[in-house]
Amino acid sequence: MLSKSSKYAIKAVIYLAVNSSQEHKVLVRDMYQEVNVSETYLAKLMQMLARQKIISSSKGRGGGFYLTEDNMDKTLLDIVRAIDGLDGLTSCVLGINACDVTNPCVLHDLVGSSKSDFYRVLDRTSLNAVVKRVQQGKLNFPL
Amino acid sequence: MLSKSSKYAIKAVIYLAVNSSQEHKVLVRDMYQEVNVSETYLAKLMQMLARQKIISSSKGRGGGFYLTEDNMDKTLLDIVRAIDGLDGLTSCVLGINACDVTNPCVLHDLVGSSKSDFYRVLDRTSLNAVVKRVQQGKLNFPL
DNA sequence: CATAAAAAAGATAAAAATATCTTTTAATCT
DNA sequence: AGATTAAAAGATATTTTTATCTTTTTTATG
Repeated sequence: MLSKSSKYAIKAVIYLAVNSSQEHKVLVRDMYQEVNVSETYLAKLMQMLARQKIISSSKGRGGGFYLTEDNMDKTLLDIVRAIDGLDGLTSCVLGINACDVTNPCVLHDLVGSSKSDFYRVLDRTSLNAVVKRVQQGKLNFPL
Repeated sequence: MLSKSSKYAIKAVIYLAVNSSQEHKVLVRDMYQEVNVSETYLAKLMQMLARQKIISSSKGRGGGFYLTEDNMDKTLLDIVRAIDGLDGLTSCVLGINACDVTNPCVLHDLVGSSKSDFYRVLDRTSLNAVVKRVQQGKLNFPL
């Protein structure tokens, strides 16, 4: 469904969404255990996200990762796209190159809608929305 | 979404569903191009499926792969399960071990339903159903 | 029975994804 | 300025997935 890397990234960004701010930056060192991944690998993922402006970072003493208000509008799909690219999201379920809306493959309408439902949920779910759910007690940590 | 192997397997089995019978067995040699995969790799996948009784095979001269009536009741999910195992299907979208119905994770109800929709479609779609669609002209080859 | 045909199985190779280690760059503080 | 802190980047290693090649076993047929 999602690559491990995407899963790590989503979890880490949710962690940031809940625990960070401009004034309170978070170090990879302080969150890799929460995400259940090695420090260095998570650092790589965070760097990718920062480069693509999904999250924010600052170097040096007092630096770390954090989310701006703009970042909080990003969606779970933005994260997945930044980590895995959009190939898996847009391509045919069966991996048929020639398959698209005008020339649908064998299973297109069978499987297509539920597939895109999944991505629609990711696309509609902003970090703000996730945080709101956390505050409502709907989501329990740990990740 | 699905591994390449699962995709190859699904395509090949659909090919069998349409083109084979007890009396008319099909060689890997005669279908690997349709599926767009190498002969030897497809052979491996077919062997896995045969071992798990998703499809039928017979060795020796006049042998090949084919589907019995029983096989035709198998679903697309049976194929995926035989090739990839059921880990990806049953586990939490975010890969959280502790996540299940009683202790749902952050995104469980958010993403869970559309995820399982996808698998529900695979689970509900038997090979018989696929063939019916082919006969109705709803599905066009090639795969 | 010998031969040919075909799946099954085993061993190996290549590619992609995941993970770690080391060095560099940038920022802050004294 | 110098020291320290932390992200960024680069290089390398491991694991998993995908793919190929070779040998073995089974079956049918002449």
